Amino acid sequence: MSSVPLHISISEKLRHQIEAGDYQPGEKLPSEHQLMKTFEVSRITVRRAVANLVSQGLAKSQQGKGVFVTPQKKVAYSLVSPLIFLEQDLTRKGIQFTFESLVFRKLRTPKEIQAILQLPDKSTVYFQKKLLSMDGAVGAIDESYIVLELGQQFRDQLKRQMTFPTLETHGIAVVQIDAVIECTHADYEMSGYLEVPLGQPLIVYCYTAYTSNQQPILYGKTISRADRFCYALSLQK
Amino acid sequence: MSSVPLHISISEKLRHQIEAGDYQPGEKLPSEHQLMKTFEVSRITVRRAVANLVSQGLAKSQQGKGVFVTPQKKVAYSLVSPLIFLEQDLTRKGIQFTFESLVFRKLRTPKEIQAILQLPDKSTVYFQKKLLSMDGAVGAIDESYIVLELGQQFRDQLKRQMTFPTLETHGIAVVQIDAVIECTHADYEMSGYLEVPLGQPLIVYCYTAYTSNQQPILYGKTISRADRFCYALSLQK
DNA sequence: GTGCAACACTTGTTATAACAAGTAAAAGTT
DNA sequence: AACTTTTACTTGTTATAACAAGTGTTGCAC
Repeated sequence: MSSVPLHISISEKLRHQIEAGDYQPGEKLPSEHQLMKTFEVSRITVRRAVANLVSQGLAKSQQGKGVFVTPQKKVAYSLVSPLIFLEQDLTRKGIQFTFESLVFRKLRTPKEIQAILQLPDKSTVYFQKKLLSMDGAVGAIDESYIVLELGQQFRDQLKRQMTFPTLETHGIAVVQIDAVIECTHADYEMSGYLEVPLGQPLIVYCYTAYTSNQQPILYGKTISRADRFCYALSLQK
Repeated sequence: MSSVPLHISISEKLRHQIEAGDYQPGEKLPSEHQLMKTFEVSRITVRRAVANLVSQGLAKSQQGKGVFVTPQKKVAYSLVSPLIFLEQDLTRKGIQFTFESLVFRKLRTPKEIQAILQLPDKSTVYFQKKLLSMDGAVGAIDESYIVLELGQQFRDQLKRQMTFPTLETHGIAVVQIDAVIECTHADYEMSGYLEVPLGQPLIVYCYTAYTSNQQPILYGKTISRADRFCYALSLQK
């Protein structure tokens, strides 16, 4: 008499089979109907078990097709001094990087951004939102605020290039980046953009970039699919 | 005629109410029965909506009591050069840090650890597993492998202290740490240890520590609740 | 008053059922 | 052969139902 719920014992069984390689990455799991027969439980229990796998990132379901084992390969984004930028880092790793500019517009500086970029109350900034893809697959969203002057000046280029390379090619030196790495859940909007189920973990790289005289010029967040991304760093005494 | 499922529209409504402060952190949400009446849907739909909130880390349910809004406050662990260690960093922030030693034993070096610690095939290492708590609440699990010599030498102290401070007080200088920060899902075991629902995001700090002559002496993972932890760093040109 | 039993209320698990909607292959039509 | 329709199979949504299990309160017995 185990007190473990049926849906857990079933999803654990399936998890072990997946980890043992009985079901290869990309392979289709048995259909709900088949699982119902195999484990002699109702559909609701089977669905709960599959939902457990999905919430653990082990499988992904597609309506009309089936449930498929998710391939697990992560790209590490290197955070090193001296700074290398996302695009270059990925290119060096042989990963094709593309992006689509979703939003690029001027707006009144939001309260929390005012403090970070040290801007006055009635100032304006440029806001940009980009959808980043690696090897053709959607991987991350980048949302950033750049000070008015720079946004204005490099407007056209910022829509076609990533922010850091644009600044660099124009001699705007970024000498320091303060960053926080944290983890959130995909809300309904993000799950749409990044093609993941609701609640799936996302890894957030939250950065503030400074020029030579400790002047903040850029604040942003790169929100990546945690199943495709991680951050590598090296610290010295 | 919206094509958005009922459970999504309900959980989104509740989410907005939570974010607007209609339900304060720690406060109890209406019971399933009340929500059924309010939204005029069946229990299964209400439960699905609540499950959406839980999977987004916005609420936590307790059998027999109700569903409660999760308080959102994160502790940032600073990764800076020169190195500061977890314990000191938290103490400085006024957070009480305690841990419980779950495992401390010698074992044959696993294949993947051999490569990292540059140890031969038939070597042994010390393995330790600790449950870390911050202000009395469970927050993280630390699993690490330390080279035989050091594990043996500081055996008693390692059970009572964290690893890095122990090494430091004995003059073992850690001059470099290579780290990867990634995000995973809580499996059934981890969800038990860390008191989170299955599939909840966990943030993993995976480190290799080196002494002066590029000699690796320690490899480990700190697996933290992503709702309570994040990592802060600063990069310079 | 103290302690225990009963009850009401909460979420958790599981079953059965019906229909919606997406996918793909088979069958029929041009 | 090429196109369209049908059909079968898949997962997605939602309802109703019953019981299990945890929590807290109320009320009764002592």
